[in-house]
Amino acid sequence: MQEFIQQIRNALSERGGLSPEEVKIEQPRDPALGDFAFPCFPLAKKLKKAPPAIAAELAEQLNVDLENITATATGPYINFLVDRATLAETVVNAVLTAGASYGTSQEGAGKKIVIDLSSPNIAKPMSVGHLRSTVIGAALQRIFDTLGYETVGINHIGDWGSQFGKLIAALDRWGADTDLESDPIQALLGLYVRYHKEEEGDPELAEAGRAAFRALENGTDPEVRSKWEHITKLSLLEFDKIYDRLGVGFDEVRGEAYYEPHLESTIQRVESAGITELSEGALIVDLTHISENTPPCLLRKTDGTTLYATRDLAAVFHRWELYEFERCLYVVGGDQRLHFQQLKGVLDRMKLEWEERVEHISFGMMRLPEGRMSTRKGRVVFLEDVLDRAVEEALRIIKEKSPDLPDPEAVAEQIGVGAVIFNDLRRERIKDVEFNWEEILSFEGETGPYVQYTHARLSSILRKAEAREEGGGEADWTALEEASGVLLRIGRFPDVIRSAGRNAEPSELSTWVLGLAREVNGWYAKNRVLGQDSGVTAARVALVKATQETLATGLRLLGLAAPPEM
RNA sequence: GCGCCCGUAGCUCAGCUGGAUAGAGUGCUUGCCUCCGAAGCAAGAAGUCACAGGUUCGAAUCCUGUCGGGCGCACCA
Repeated sequence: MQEFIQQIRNALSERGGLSPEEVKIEQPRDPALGDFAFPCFPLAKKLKKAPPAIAAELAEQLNVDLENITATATGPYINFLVDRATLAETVVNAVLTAGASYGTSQEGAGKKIVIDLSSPNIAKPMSVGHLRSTVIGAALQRIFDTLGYETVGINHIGDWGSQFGKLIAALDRWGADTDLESDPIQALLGLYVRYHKEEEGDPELAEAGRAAFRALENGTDPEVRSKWEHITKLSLLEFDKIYDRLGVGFDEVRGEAYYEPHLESTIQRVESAGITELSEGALIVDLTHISENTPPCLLRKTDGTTLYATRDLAAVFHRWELYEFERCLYVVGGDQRLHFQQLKGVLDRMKLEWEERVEHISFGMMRLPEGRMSTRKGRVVFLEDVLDRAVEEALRIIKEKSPDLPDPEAVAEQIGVGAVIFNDLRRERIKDVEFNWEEILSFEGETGPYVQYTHARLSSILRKAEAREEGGGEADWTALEEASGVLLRIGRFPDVIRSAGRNAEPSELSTWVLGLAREVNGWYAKNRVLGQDSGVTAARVALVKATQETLATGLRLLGLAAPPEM
C-alpha cells in the first residue's frame, strides 16, 4: 500500500513545490471521502492563496499525474481515492505472496536490542502485577524480531538482597515443619510473611536474618549458600510453569547474584571516572546536574555492602560489553523512574556516549480497588489464579457454544490465557490499571477472544472453501468494493509494527488488531464469500485468507495463540 | 514540601505526534441465526475532551497555571 502513498507524495511534492518529507498524508475523517488526504493549509502561505483554491487547482493537476488514484478537492483538503479493484488486488497479493512474513522488515539488520523483562523476585509467587513487564517485554521482543533486529530478552531475576537472609533465617527456625516440595513458592511466601510478623518483637530473629545475608554475601558459609541455591532453584521451576503458559522464553536468565563478583570492579570503574564522593559514610555519585533535587546514586552503604543501583550498573556495563546494543530497554514499572534516572545519570556523568541508548520502558501500576498490591500484607491476586480462572471460564463457554470442539481443554487454555494477555496489552502501557475480575474474564467486545473468534470464523470459511473446492478461479477484484476498510487496515500493518517498535508501545498493535477484526466482521456480515460467481468467490476467499493470516500474525506478535477453531 | 506520570461518554479506552462533524467497547433501549460460527452484526440514547489562560489560519493534541488521582524522593529491591 506504500506505493500509493509514495505516488501521491511524489506528485504532490512536484506540483506543490514541497520536499517529500513535508508532504503529510493523513486519513480523511470520513472514509467515504477517500483513502488518503492532504490538507492544503501549509501551502497557503507559500502560494499566497486560500487553501480551498489551492486544493481545487492542485487536485486537477494531480489527476493528470496519478495512476489508479483520483484526487478530489473538498474544501481545503485534497482527498485521494484509490481505484477499488487496484487497491484490493495490491493489498491482498502483498499479503498472500509474503505469507507469514508480511509486515517483516530489515530495518534492524545488524543491530541488537536488549530487553530486560519480567524480572520477578525469587521466593514470592508472581502476582498479576508481574504480568505487565513480562507480557509487554515479550511483545516488544517479537516486534523487534520482525523488524529484523537481533534481540536479547533478559530475565533479570531478583535473587539477591537482604530479604534472602531473612528467608534463610526463617527456614532455619521453622523449616522442619514446612513442606517445601509440593508447593515451594507458597511455602516460602508463608515463611516470609511469618518472619515479618515475628521479627518486630524478636531481635534475635532480626539479627539472624542480617547474619545470614552477611554470610551469603561473604560466601563464608557453604551451607547458607546451598540453602539460597535451593530456594532459587525451586522458585525458577515454578516460574517456568507460568512462562510456559504465557509462551514466553528468555535468551538469558541471570540473577542479580551473578553480578556479585563484579561489583568491586564496577565501583572502581565509576571511581576512576572521578565522580564518586563520600557522603555520610556512604559512597555516592552526585546527580545534581540533572536537577537540584535529584538524590545521589548510592554505590556503597556505610556498612560496606552494595545496593540495587550498584548491581544494576554492573549489569548494564556487562550488557554493553557483551552486545553493544542499539537500544537497551528496561521494561519496569513507573515506580522505578527515579532509579533509572539515577542509573542514566551516572552513565551520563561517566561520559559514556551510549547512555542515551538505555531506556526505561515504564508502565502503569496494577492496583486493586482497595489500593496497592502488597504480598506481605496478603493483598495480592496471584497470576496463576487469574490464568486458571480465565481458562475455566473459556472452557465453560466452549462447552456451551462448541460442544463438539476437539480437545476443548487445549483451546480453553489458549483463549483464557489470551484474554489475560490481551487485557494487559490493550491500553497504553503508561496508564495505571485497576485489577478487575469482571473485565479480565470478559470475552466479548474489545478482548483477545473477540479477535481469536474472528480469526477462527475466517479459518472456518477457508476450510469450507477448500472442502467445496471453491475460490480457485481468477479473482474479480471488484467484488471487494465494500472491503476498503479491511484493505486499508491490512495495508497499514507494516507501519504499525514499525511505530509500535519505535515507541516501544505494544498497545499500538493491539488497537490495530482490534480495528482489523471489527472491520472484517462488519464486512463479513454483509458480504457472502462462498457460493458466488467464481470470480467473486475467488476474490473474497483471497481477502479472507489475507485477513486471517494478518490477524494470526498480529495475535502472535502480541503473544496470543490463533486457534483455527474455538 | 519537591519531582515525575495520568485526567476524553455512567464505566474501560482510541484519537495516526496541530487539521474536516471527537470515535470504539461495555452497560442501557431495540432489531438480526430456514443463509459461510450470535464469543458476532446493525441501530438508538449518552461528551463543557478536568478547569482557566496563552501560542496560530486551526488545539483533545503544544506552553503556563489551578484542581483531582497515582507514583517517587540516600544506605530496601
